[in-house]
Amino acid sequence: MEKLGIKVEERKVEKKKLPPLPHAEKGEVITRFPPEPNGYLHIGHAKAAFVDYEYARMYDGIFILRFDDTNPVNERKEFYEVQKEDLKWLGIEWDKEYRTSDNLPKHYELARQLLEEGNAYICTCSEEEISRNRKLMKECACRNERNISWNEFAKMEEGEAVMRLKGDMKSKNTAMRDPVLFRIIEHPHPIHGKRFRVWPTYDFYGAVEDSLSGVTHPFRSKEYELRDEVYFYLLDCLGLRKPYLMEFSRLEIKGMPVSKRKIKPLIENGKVMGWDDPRLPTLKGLKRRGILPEAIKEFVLSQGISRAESVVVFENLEAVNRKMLDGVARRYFFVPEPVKVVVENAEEMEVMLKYHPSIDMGVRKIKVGNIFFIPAEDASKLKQGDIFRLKDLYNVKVKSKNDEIHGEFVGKELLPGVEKIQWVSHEYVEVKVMIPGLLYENDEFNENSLKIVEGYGEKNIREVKEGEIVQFERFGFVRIERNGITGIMAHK
RNA sequence: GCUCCCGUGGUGUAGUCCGGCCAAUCAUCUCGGCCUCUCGAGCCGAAGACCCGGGUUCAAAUCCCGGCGGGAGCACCA
Repeated sequence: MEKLGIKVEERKVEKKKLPPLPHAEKGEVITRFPPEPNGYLHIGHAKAAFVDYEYARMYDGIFILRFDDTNPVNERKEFYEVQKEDLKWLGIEWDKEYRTSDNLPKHYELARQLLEEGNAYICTCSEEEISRNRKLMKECACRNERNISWNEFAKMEEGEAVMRLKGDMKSKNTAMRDPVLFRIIEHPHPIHGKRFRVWPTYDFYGAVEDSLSGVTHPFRSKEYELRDEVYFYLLDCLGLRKPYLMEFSRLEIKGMPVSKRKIKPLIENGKVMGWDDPRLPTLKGLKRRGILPEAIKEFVLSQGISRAESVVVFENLEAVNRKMLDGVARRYFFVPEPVKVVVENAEEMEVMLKYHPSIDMGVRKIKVGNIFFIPAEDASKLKQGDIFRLKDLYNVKVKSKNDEIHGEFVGKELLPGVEKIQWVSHEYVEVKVMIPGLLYENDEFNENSLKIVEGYGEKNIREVKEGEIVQFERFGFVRIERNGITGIMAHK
């Protein structure tokens, strides 16, 4: 027993967990995911949303979905719904939902307070002047001499004035040099129409909303780091509660653009098919490619919440996805670049093949005669006299080979060391498979990132539901679209 | 340029706050072997890391200083 050196160990597959949250008590944690309703969600949003969601669940807390819709020129009505659908697809459920724009009256109230208490001022300098003075660390006359009230400000024209925090123009942190808190935007809002024209900036509503909504642990990505000081200073001025702010690095994937800023031009220039292009890390794109929401969850949470920036390879997501898919995907035969095989002494029959090698998912029927097709790649390796096996069927000996292969039936029993090749019979359907690759190779746009493989699939592929993910044996996992005519390869 | 953040195997990550239990976790990748009528999955095993240099300490991945490298910000966008 022991001398065989066999150790019997309990192997617990512990679910990957996020590290404990600092200053967190069970039942007391409130988190929030605050997208701007201006586009489709991508895997970077998924990371933020899952971190927020998971921590709320881990501590029996509350998870809020908040739409940061305070720039009317950016927001579009459809995206409120689209983003919610994306979140639902991920399996994320939120306890509360609201729009930041609904709280503008409260924001105005706080703005007046800041003004009255001398913590902010209306500035009529031009954008260039503001920028210049920040560089020179110089205070302007608006801050010290003039004294425009909120009411006057509210009547001014777009671009004429902004409300600024009295920070510290001498601060080493440029974000503290009197950041703009409110500006006038003359543009209808998708929800409120023309009701408001003075809109808060991120520095203002981000801090204020987190505080007022009771959020205890707000997360944001690292590029906001320098604004932390503004965040806390502002809340101090307003006498509001300060949440425990945390930042993590943005998710980066090698060869894939993970940001709206980079994805949008690709779509506009026709470099990709749209927001749901399977080469894109948008949730719509990943879904179309056959990536499961659970896989996205495991993957993004495995990235953790550290500030260390890193570039992950997509294969890591594929690995997670593949393992999840393996147990649920039905198997079919697909023959890329088919080569005809004519088999002598072939029996005409109907065979039953299992949908899954080890899990009982039932069987499918295939009619076979003496005509088959096998992949060109496998055919090219065959020589006259070789024996190969039509997988799950029988063995064939190559009698002659040119454009097609002529062979003969040489038995049903499994022979050791014989190649098993997937095949289709004379009853096949034409199938195209899109194979998404990386959009960038060594920082260069890859014009050939989408390959298309044409081939024959077994007729049963027609029965596959739109959107189902199956495995084409010895080929890869493929999500089926358009009644079996097209597939999109997720990965091997 | 200035300011801030970051630096653990090929890749990602845990550990860093509160130095010792870290001769460093987990996953992926790679390489062997087993299993299997898939090139998938599963199982077993191997290889592989604390950016560099000083300092503090009985003891440093962990604290301090310097260097190097990477990233971000310097918007009336978030």
